Amino acid sequence: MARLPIYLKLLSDQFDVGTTNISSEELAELGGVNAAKVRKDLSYLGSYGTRGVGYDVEFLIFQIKRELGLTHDWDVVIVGAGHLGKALAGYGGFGERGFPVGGVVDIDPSKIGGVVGGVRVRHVDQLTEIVQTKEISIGVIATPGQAAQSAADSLVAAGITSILNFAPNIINVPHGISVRKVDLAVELQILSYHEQRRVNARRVTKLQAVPGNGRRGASA
Amino acid sequence: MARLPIYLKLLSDQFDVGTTNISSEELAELGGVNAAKVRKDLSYLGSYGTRGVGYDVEFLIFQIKRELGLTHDWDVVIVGAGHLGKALAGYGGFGERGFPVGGVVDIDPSKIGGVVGGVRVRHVDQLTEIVQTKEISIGVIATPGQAAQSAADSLVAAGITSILNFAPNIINVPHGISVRKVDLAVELQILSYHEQRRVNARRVTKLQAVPGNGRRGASA
DNA sequence: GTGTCTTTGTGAAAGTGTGCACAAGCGTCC
DNA sequence: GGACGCTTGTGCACACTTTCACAAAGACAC
Repeated sequence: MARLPIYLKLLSDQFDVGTTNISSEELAELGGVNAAKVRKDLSYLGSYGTRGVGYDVEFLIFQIKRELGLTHDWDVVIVGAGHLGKALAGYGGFGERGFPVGGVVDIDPSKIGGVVGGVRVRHVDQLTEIVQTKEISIGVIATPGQAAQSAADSLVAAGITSILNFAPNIINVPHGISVRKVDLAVELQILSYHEQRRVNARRVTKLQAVPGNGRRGASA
Repeated sequence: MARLPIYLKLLSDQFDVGTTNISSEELAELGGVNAAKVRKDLSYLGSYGTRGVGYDVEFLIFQIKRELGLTHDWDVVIVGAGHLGKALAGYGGFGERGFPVGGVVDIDPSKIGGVVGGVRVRHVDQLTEIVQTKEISIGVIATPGQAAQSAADSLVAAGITSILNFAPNIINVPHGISVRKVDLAVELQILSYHEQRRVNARRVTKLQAVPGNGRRGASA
């Protein structure tokens, strides 16, 4: 379930604040969702709530972590040591949340040997060795679009089973490999769409304000 | 519709390759989705296809761009000049896709004045001035979690109407403001969940292979 | 213990999105 | 100009998700 990480974040925050017990109603409020949905999602983990009381925050955090496989760290390997790769490796947010950068590789010899995010950049040929030595199962693609597919192929060949793809291309992988895609431009374009609707709405309002100005009653 | 940017990307790629005409079937194949869904999505823009022939690639690109508001650039302003803010500003992928970085602000005086991504970092107090001078409507939050809400408040006060939030916190904004959230850790946690299921599946298989080993028939 | 109050867990209803299947329409060939 | 083949646009059914509503169940007071 894709909402478990969100509940985990909310619960962790509450735990840090000292909350020991929380109801589905409160949790729903924090997450901006429906309380029934929260209960359905959590009941999927098992019956860990107490009727009349709510959920034990610490216990629930543990259960969600167990379900998400966050009881131990997962090393990740980043393919591509360009701007984006460096940014991701140096960002620090990965390691803090249980996903330390176990390696960075690139295909460009001029990038090999440099250090990003505390890790030395190695050649993509050494990917299999890195992956097997550190038992890595998650790979991150931070290459330009045209190199994304070959990066994916290398990762799969090295034995990776989950890929986080930042390149603006769709990659083909064998059945059984999990892929998630994050395209920053797509996110901005969706916002742009909302902005454009706002502009259009204003223009329509203006036109309607002038009596007898062409067609009327354009629906939203 | 959140799939329009994806179609746009696919169509642009096809246009670059010299394709002038494309059927919903081909487009669906490229995007890995159902052809009927493609047609339904595109029919939302209007009837721009020709029966028996398909869609004119160039014209369809224009129509999608118009719908998404991509006929002109949208400047964005980034709040937070830390690792992530620098990475985003220096990434370059924004400008290429029609979202140039129009400003970067931070609250930390030691960061003011530095140049990231070709733009000088200014104080968050100047946010309103930057936003109004450059007519910016999209803001990007690249601050640590605890500063996200105050960054959002500043952006709203400055007149921003769309926010892309990279901080791992949920922000509250007035009605009418569009917000999209990208949490890199959440993406990794979802992959981790799949990995964990893989591990569990292997364990179950192993247990089942040993005759008479405890409970049998654990369902997936 | 008994009763009351609170909150969970879940069956059923409502809503949303997806995919099939086919009529309508366009181009092409003869 | 008529028949044929191909592809769109869309009604309809199905599946999945979300929300409502309420019985079941624990906690607490007396």
